[in-house]
Amino acid sequence: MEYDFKEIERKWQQRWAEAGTYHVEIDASRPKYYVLDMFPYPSGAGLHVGHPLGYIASDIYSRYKRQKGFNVLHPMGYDAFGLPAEQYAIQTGQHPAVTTEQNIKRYREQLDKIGFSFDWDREVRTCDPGYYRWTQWAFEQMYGHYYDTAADRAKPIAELEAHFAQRGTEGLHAACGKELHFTAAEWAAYSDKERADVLMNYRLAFQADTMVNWCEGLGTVLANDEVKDGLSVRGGFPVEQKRMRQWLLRVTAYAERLLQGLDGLAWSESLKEIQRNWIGKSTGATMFFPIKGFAAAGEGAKLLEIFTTRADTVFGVTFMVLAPEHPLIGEITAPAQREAVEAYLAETKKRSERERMADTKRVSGVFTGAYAINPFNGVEIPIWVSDYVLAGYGTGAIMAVPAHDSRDWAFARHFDLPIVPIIECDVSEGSYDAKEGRLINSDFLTGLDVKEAIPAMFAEIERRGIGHKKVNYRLRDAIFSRQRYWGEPFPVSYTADGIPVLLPESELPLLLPEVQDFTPTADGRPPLARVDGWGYETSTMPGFAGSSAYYLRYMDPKNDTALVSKTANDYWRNVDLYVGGIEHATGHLIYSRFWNKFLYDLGYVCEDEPFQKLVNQGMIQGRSNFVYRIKGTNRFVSFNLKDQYDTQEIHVDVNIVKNDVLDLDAFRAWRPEFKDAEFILEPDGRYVCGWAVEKMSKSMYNVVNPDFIVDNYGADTLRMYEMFLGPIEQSKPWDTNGIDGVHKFLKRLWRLVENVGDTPATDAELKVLHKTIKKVSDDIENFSFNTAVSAFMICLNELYDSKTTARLVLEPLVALVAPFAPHIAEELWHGALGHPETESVCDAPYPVCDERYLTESSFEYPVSFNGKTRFKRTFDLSMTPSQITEAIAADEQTAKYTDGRAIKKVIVVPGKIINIVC
RNA sequence: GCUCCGGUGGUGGAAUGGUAGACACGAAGGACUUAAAAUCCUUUGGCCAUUUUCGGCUGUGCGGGUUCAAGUCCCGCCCGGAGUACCA
Repeated sequence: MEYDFKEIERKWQQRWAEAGTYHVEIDASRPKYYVLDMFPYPSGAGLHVGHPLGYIASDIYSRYKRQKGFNVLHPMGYDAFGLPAEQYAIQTGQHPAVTTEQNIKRYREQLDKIGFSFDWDREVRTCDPGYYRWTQWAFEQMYGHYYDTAADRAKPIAELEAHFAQRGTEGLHAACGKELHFTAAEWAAYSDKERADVLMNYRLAFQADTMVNWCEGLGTVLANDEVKDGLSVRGGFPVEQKRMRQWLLRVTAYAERLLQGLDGLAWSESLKEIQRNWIGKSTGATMFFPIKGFAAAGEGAKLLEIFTTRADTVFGVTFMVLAPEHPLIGEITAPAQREAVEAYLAETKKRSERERMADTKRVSGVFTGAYAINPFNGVEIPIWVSDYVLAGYGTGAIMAVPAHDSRDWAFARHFDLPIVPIIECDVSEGSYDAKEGRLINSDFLTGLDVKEAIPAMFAEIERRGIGHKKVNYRLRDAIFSRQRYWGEPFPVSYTADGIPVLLPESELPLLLPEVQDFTPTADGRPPLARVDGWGYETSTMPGFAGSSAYYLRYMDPKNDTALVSKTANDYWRNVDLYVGGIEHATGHLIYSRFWNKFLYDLGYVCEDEPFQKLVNQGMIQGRSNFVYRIKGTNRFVSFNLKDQYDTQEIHVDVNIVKNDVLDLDAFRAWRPEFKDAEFILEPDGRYVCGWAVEKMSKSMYNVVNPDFIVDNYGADTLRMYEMFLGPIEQSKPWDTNGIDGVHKFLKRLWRLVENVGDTPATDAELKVLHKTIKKVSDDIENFSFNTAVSAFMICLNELYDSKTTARLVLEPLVALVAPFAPHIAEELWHGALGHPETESVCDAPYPVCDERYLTESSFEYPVSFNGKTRFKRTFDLSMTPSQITEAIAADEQTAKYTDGRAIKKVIVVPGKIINIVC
């Protein structure tokens, strides 16, 4: 019987669905394992062949773990709120809910064809009210909590109020927007509005006036990770800075824990590094510089506060720089400089964020006419204003040390300011930024190494009371409002004077109302403002809201009294393996960790980190094919002959090209203008196409649909081929050439197992089998699926040669291959191998490697002289190195190859190699 | 600019410091077939031998180094990709 993949795959996909083969429940008798894929945003374009790559890898791992005896949770769902559906709605008038539903249906059909072991009973959709109820709930919890920096966890806002009532801000340890100081008496005297404003400064979900990334093209605010190069990630529209009142999440309160938590995670170093950089911890000191002409202490005192990580360089400070937005500028600017400063401020205001980013090398600035006084030596230091200092980081002011900071150096050079080195070095061509060397001209620090000087200086600053040690993070609070329709509504209304009022938890979810028009209102308010009688917040939550806790919901997806029950959470705990793209490094993967830690603080989840191990699958690029048209004609010349003509390169649909050879008839039928195409062929009569690696996109005609592969080769071939393509983490072009090799493997496997009998297995066959078990198991554990597939091929080549029919060999082989090619394995398991229908191969015990077959009794050693292989000899493995040495010395070949030179040394690595040094 | 990751045949890619190029594609030749498909066999890094294919040289971006032995480790370059962007 032939390998009829179509029939086999149809049959088993249907039976798995009917039998609920992949349904999982809590089972205390077995250890759990949670394998999660990043759920997709269901776009209108459907899946291309690159999308399932990670899903296939995780599915193989899930099936492997299941066969190993784990109770595996492997769910799937949809990240269904988002901008594209809404943009589409604006263009076509189709409601996002309708297109989203259609897209999900299409996704599901495509996914189902690939034979995944998802438990679809646990499907979640972020746009489902039963789901977003818990997104809104979490928001309300964040609103109701603040972060206690002493206890290092979130606490109810009521505790904060109690503290204020008792002691004001005295002895307070709380993460906040700005430092506030008031007494208990003052608190008692505050109005409701004033108290609400004070509390807002501490809530973990809070409102604030903040500079936001405003995207006019999308009509909404975007988070930092949704903006790249000054353009929106979705749509590529320009983004500008604008001051707006927004909801935010106080992610910064968790900065240190987000950073520390990385250490214990089995994530790739590069991913951790991206998160570390994004959090951007820097340890330094804030220091106060007196300003000439202003009091340094007492009533009306003016001090310039700066942040620096290089306090040791304070004797090299030759000027100070303020950000153009710095509040002190107006007060300290000397009358003579006022005009110039104002002109500069006006000019920088005009320059957009994009322009500032575009020419970071341009040096600009203006002198204020004011001077700061170096608290260590009393030297007067001119204060400048420049846009290379950012208002949003540190204190918006720096002490400039041009000798040891490249930006300060460039500034000093441009404005001809002095450059004073305090470490022995040459600063004529550039600054010396390295944190090493011995200090000079630095008073009490002179002679110290930089590494000693930094802590010494911190101590001195604190001793003199002119500043203190301080840790700064680059991480910003996450802006949580979007001026859009297709997202979770905020369950918040406002009193007449603007105090937020939460919808009681019992009344959640607050349903997203229907609208007809998805565009902003004429006065620029979000679409929800169009809804009559909508008494709630009109912005909606961002995309990351719904994806921040979905992994918890899968544990208990139908629970309508809690996000996840304690029982379910105690059993499933957190995600053991998370597979997805690295593009979420600074978005979803930060927000989820924050969200989880918050819920952990409140006792709703039992693990501090959501994703224990994380694998980033690479992106699959397109491999485009080209034909070469002779300019101005309808004649096409083959690749190797194209240089003889004046040609034009045209993308051709990769689906009508096989192994770079064009299907001429298919080409003529492809598009009407090629109906009468003529071809200049290679001498062997073929038309060869050129190729290039590009992004997979419709316009390049290089999109390969997984359905097409499944129809022509089967899901098992697709699964194995995607794995065979290369290391999972690596980005690589899709190339359908080569798929025949994997398909051939499955056909041979079919033919071999079909003839299974109860014949005995030879030692050689068992050896091959057990080596393969070992190799494949190790490879799966290491996520090296490409080499695992190779191991299968090597194994089959050998078994095929020996025409094995032994059940003892073939049955374990089928169980071993089942995670990769579940359909064929299932069919063989029941058909040729005769297992009853009730025993799915999914639960076949994973084959155990018998170590006895792995050991060798003898080994063919290559014998080398001075590193070059000269001959091979077989030695007994039980021989000791010295016995081997003796044997070699006695060998007549040895004499021949040494040319009479004496043997100095014989190096024997058991099982590997022998090298003779002459 | 900084950080990280890479650079191996015509192609995708294998190689705990130990016979580089596994496995697969493609290509060439052959068997079977009326023919095609399918299947199977042989060859396939380069150069040079070939008076018996079971031999020689060379070879993992470039230049050095460590080692009996380097694709692998160290130093310095070159090239490509990703992240980040005035973060003090």
